[in-house]
Amino acid sequence: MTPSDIRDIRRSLLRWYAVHRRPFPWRRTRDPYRILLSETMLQQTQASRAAEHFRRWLRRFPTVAHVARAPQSDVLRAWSGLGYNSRALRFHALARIVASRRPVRFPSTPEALRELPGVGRYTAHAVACFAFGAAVPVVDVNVRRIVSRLTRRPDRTGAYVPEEEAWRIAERLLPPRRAYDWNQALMDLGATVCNARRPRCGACPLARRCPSAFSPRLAEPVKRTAKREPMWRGVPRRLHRGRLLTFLHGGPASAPQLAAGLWNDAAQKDVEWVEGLLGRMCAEGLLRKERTLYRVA
DNA sequence: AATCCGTGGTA
DNA sequence: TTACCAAGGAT
Repeated sequence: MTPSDIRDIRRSLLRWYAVHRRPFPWRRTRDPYRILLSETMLQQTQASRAAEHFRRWLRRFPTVAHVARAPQSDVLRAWSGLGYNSRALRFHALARIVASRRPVRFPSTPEALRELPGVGRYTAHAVACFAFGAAVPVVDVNVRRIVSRLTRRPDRTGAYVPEEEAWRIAERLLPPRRAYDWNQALMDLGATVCNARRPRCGACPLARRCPSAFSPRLAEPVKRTAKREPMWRGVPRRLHRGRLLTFLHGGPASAPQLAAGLWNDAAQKDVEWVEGLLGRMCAEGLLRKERTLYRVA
């Protein structure tokens, strides 16, 4: 891509964004707590669903101090419905770290943010940009897909460019003075136009500069995993874990009680399997065991 | 480096 | 119905 290509791409996408941007609540604040909360909720979660929880969460925990002084079980309960519960654990730990600083202040650089639990490369850059105005690129799956299609020949394989290369390309494309809007625009484009399954190249402001536009090659999803996830009685293990946590939000219970809640005809084999699950959830810090009773940690 | 972690929507 | 997908991070 020539400098002229890059200028045109920047202009085209920012113009598109001004018209098509989605009105999310986290786009109306620069408060680091709220930005970090939204980015945590958005990890592997569709924005529309995260938005529903975002408002409710802020009524329950208006500031980082509210999260920090709440018991972990309350934080987990407030998280229910979002999935990937370890995110709630890490966010709680993060809140306690930040709230114990004097003065209470969030780190503002990607390097410092990465030190926090649950904050990886993506989230660190996102918070640095969206809360603190840093001119840094952000690479999530949307951005990676877009830069892959934008820089790859259409006749090549449908695989995305490697992670590291995606960051380099994103860095090159980033307009330093419009970093916030640019990064938000890329993710909006990836979610609503340049999506994984059925890209709408006809509606894309970058189609003119995109070697993959209207190509059936990159229009297909990339790597698919051959491996099936572990099941028990026809249901994925994670779903059982989710149900167990939901049960336990109602109060402590024993393994046989919980197994009976999962299956009316629970056998000894099932109870043993549930024990194994509960043990692992204890090890992860989700649950605590007292004698025979399990409870939300 | 491959695998694990929830849930709801969609084709 | 099945399989895939969605603003990742930790191990």
